[in-house]
Amino acid sequence: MTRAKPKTRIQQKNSEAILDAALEVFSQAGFRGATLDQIADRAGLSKPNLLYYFSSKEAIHAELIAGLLKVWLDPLRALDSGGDPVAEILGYVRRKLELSRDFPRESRLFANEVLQGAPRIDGALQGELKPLVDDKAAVIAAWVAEGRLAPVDPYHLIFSIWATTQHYADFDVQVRAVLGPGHDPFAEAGDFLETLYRRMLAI
Amino acid sequence: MTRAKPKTRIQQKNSEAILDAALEVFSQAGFRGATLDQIADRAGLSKPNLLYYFSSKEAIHAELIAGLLKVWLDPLRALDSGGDPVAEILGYVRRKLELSRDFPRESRLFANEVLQGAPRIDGALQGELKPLVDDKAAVIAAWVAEGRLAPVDPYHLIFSIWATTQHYADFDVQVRAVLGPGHDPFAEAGDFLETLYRRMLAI
DNA sequence: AGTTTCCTTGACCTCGGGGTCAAAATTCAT
DNA sequence: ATGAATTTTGACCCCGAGGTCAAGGAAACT
Repeated sequence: MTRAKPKTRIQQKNSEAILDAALEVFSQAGFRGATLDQIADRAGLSKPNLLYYFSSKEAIHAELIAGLLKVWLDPLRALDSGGDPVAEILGYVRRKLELSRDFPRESRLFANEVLQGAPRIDGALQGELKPLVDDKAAVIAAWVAEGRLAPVDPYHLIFSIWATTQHYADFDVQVRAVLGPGHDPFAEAGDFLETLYRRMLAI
Repeated sequence: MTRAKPKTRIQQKNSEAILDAALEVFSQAGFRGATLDQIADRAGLSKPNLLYYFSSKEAIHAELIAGLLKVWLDPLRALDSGGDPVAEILGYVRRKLELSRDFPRESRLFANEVLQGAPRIDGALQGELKPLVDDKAAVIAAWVAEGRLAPVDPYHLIFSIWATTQHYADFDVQVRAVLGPGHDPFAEAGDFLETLYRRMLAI
């Protein structure tokens, strides 16, 4: 298990350094590809010292994943059934894209995990993600039924938003290789996606 | 280097078995996560026997990647500047989605690679992918200029097609977890994406 | 059949990586 | 200042994984 809440200043500081380093390494190499030595290095600690703060490699990973899910789902939670349908969905797209821009490591960590069959987060997908998506899909379906949105499958709409926004974090090197220098992928993506979903959803 | 073209029946058979097994394992575990023992097991060979056919783990991976790129880019190559703009792009979407459905392991292999910074295919991205995309982006831009497509950034249009179609292969477990049983993700995705891009691109 | 070439394997080598431990260094409380 | 608690480290253990090698078994050719 992970140790209890950090109490001392040193624990606070080192735990944070470890988690940050681990995020960097895990997101770039995947769970098996990451090594404790790399993480310890990046955190500026010796390996045994690192294991003084976290009992195992799995424990570090688990803590990262746990912290991740909350942040990751917040933008969808914020989708408000009382708001204007198109504006709400465009707002969701914008927030999700900002997340990709500001937290690409978290996005890649998640992608790595799901790509490999989600062995460590399968429970969370069923237990947290699905109910939330069901809830918001119902909201969107209601908007469609009321004629306030163009007809659309709400689940696949949400999938497409995930796909298009996370793409800019997860496939960053590819995007930049194709665009070449002198581009701001996220800024351009913001415009493009707003157009895409506006045309898709407008009545 | 990889050995020359297989000549004998046995070489043919075993090379194929190895590459198929390796595709399975690499796509599910990533390069570092995959082990030669796993691959040998799946291929029904001993590890030394496997290394009789391929000189190293890297060699197997390199051969897979090389074979992948061609298949992966073919649908985009087929985009015909002489055809009807919307139909051409919808056709590209359809072919790309079929690729995700029929070759999900290849999709995940590619995703794993790019996610981890494309260390082994950086050259191919610059040397093969970019020129092709530049070419097709120019075609799309011309269609827009002629007023035969709604105004759109061709590069980000292509990115969004990659993202939305590959999502169903790469994030398969997530898609299925959210949809629950009794769904055919790819069939539904086909309908959804056709609607999405039709509304996006129609004049 | 005999021989050459190809295929397969068991045993082995090495090293990287997760994890342990006891002792040293440091911090903290009084 | 001094003893207790916390933090840090060097040395070590062990296993899994990539890769080698020499020799045994099959095909194939004549």
